[in-house]
Amino acid sequence: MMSLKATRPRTQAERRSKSEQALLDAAAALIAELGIEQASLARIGERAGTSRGLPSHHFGSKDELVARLARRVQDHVSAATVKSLGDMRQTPEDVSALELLRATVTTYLGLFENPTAEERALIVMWGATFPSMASIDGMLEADQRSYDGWADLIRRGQQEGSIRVDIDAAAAAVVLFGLMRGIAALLLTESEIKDMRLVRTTCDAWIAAALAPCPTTQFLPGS
Amino acid sequence: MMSLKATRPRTQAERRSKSEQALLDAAAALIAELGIEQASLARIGERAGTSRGLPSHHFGSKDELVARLARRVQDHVSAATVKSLGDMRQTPEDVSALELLRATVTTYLGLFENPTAEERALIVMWGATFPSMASIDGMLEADQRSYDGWADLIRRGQQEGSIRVDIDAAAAAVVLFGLMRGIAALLLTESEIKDMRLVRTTCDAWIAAALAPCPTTQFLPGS
Amino acid sequence: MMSLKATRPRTQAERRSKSEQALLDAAAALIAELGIEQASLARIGERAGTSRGLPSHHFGSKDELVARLARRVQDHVSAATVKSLGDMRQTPEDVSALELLRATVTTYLGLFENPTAEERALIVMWGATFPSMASIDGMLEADQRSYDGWADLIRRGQQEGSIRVDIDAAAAAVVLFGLMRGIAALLLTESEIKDMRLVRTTCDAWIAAALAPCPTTQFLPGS
Amino acid sequence: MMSLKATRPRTQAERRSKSEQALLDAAAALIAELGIEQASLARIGERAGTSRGLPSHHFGSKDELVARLARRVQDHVSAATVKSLGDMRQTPEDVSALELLRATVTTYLGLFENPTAEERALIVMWGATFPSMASIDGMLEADQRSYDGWADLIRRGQQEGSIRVDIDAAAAAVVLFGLMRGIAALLLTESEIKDMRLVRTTCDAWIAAALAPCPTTQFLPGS
DNA sequence: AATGAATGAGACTTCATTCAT
DNA sequence: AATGAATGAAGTCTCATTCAT
Repeated sequence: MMSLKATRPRTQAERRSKSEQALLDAAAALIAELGIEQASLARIGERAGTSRGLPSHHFGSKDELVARLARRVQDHVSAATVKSLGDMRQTPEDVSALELLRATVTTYLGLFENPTAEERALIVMWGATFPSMASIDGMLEADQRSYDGWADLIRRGQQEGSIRVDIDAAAAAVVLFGLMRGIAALLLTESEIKDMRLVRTTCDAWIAAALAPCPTTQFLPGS
Repeated sequence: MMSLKATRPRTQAERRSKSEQALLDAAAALIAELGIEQASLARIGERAGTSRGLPSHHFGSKDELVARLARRVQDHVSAATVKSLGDMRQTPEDVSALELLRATVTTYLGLFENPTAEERALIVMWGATFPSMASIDGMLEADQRSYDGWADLIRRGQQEGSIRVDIDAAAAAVVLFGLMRGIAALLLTESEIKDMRLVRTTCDAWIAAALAPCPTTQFLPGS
Repeated sequence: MMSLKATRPRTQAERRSKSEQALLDAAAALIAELGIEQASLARIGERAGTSRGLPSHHFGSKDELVARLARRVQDHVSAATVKSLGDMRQTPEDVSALELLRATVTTYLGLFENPTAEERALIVMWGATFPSMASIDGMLEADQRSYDGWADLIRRGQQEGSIRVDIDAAAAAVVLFGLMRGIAALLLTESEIKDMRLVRTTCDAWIAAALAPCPTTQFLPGS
Repeated sequence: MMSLKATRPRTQAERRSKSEQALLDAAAALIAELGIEQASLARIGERAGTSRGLPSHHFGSKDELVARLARRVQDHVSAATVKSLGDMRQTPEDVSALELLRATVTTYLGLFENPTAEERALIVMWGATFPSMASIDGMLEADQRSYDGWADLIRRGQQEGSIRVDIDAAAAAVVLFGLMRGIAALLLTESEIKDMRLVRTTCDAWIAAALAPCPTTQFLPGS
């Protein structure tokens, strides 16, 4: 009865949107598996259940498709993190900045214990930006926003007293971001080897020890 | 038989080795710039100052060339780290495991403030291993050895008392490795933005706080 | 039946005709710029301010669109020549055939000093007929009619005495037509270089010298 | 005995040169038949008896192949004209500029009575330059050199007295060039219709009448 | 050992056309 | 009548590899 309702999209806009979602899904899956360059447009079209020429036709170019995917993936991962955070705690407002930060990192790494294709694709696309002349539209900008968010959160923690004041917020944000991305990448690369849960809790303890304002360890800057 | 060895300065073996070094140098430079796929064999041969056909002829296939480069790059970076460590301290034996560990991380990150082509190439090749079906011969093995080395060092520190005992050495090794690689990658990606020296010292302090056996923060593993 | 004709200012036929004009205008402009093959139907539809699918829908095929444009362009250029002639002289009947011929050539070349898109398109389409297996419906037929017109005019001049009798009318028509088209093409190709007005008057003098019945040079057919 | 001598090219340079000639020959033939755009690289490779990928590989791009062909064709046509001139007359030095000019035009048009593929291709490539945004490397430059040559020759004739002095050499060169190219194009386009020999002699007479210094026809510049 | 010419598969892209709306 | 989404063929170009020199 109701089961036939969604069989066919009715309007042109629906058709277009449906194709686009299918193409981006297929692209995420193939990029996660094979990397950007091996994920050819023909393969993407095939896996999406459309023609081999549609990806080019729809997005205009592979670069544009990849950029669109990068944005969507960043958004989805952000949203997934926020959602998981929400599931875990009551409201994010009544916790300290440090707790929020730790919970976010833990949640983020949790995503990578059983990553979706999009989450894998995010890391793969990050890896594709390492060559000095490579660039993926939308990746760096989103990362930069992440930095800024982390740095702001750290400063808030320093003001409210939950984070020690003798660290530079910007530098700490870089360290934190590198830590998250680096561990996420390792989890993907050799997932069969590691006890991911233990890695996650270790990482959490690490951050707590490094950022908490306990007046203990004295710094010995290297060199 | 061996008596002829020194008569001619250039034996076939020497010429071969010389070509090989030039080819690997060129490959490292091009991979650092363009990534593995865009670094074509013809371009590598040209940049090496040899012929366009030599890379194929010498290594048999591109995969083999890349694998050889992966091994050489891992060796060189390890050696560079050890050498820098040696320049810094007297002997590595008389320091605590924690100090050695911290110094190694600091030294490693120091390499990436002004990275050579090989150091960039190492990170680029790491990024190329993120797709689930990708693999580069020699990369994972070397990384695994690094893990084991870090884990051993941490255990040694736990035995001698320089590292807290309530952490899992294997998990901590993963966290440490992810931190190093992740930050190194970030430094390459957006080098112009960051105060790298500050990132490095922040990272060092972070490790000290996390591993030192000071009787401080109680852990709250997330979730 | 016909009584409804004037009630609505826009009948279907009118709308159809209006679209058609817009499409042909856009096609002329794009063909003048890019050539026939690079002027894609989608671009034509867009530039016409309609949809990308309309050209196909309206004309059925690209060949048909081009053929329709060819005919329209030939007609428009002929009409423009006649109109300019009319502006210049009183009536075409009271002048000698030679004068009419010279005036026509001069007028024709005058069009190409500031050519419209259609005039450029005419030359471009002429150029597209040079490959031995190429053909554009409507081009050759129209050109043939031009020949015949020139030849008739020349014969008329020979009868009335304004054109020398020792030339073959058909051959002279070919020479005349080649001269006009060739010079028009050169004017388009490198318009910035030449003093077009001087070319035009030189050409006129040339024709006068060649066709006038002055009892002068003995011909030495080459070879 | 001698028949086996030329079976196989021996050196790499010979192989390369032989391939290049075959490719350019095939390109000329296909461009003459189908036009530049329809003469695909794959077809050119096939007709040349090589692989379909060789044209791209050898010349780097289609534009470069076309440019190389343009230069070769211009050179060959110039050489063929000079050679035919030499066959016809004793030496070009002892003739007047007007005679040389007339003989050259006649010779040039003679080529197009039974044109080779290259000669057809030259006209086809000329036609391909008509769109305002089109350009073929090497075409315009060569044409410009032709202009200059004609203009110089005309000036020489004016000095020596074989060409009337009341014409502008540069403008006359344009008219002459347009005449030659335009008639050549018409001969190709509708070869079956015309008596080419008659066209050629008519054209020659025309030039003689227009350029000879006989004090006859008075000019009536139009308008 | 080394060169570089040649191959052929595969990538991206463009486009006329078809089809559902 | 008109739109524009989708298809599939064809085009150019790149590249690892093979082969003759």
